Amino acid sequence: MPRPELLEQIYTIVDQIPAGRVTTYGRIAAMTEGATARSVGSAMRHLPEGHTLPWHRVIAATRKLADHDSAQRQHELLRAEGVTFDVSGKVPAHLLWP
DNA sequence: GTAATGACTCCTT
DNA sequence: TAAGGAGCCATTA
Repeated sequence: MPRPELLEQIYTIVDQIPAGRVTTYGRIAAMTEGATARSVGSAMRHLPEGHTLPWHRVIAATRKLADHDSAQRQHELLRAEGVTFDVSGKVPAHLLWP
């Protein structure tokens, strides 16, 4: 579990991802001070109950979904928002949030 | 203080 | 383009 300051920064950034767009763990980590991609992943795993964060818009740098328990649900949520996936299961580059 | 772990990333084949 | 392996960094035991 990342430090509280990092969690706060990570949550703030994730909350700013527009619907229908996605970003990567590394991008988020780069926007914080001290966090790494793995730290961001850890933060997503420990999301507080009742949160309203669009955690499903966070994917791996390969533009595929990271391998975790909720990946299937994440895929459904993204498709519901209009995010498309190519034949190899990757999100189109133009959907990446800067 | 040391070692292990993880919703990752980058650099080679 | 894809697959494999080393590297990273914060957290935990």
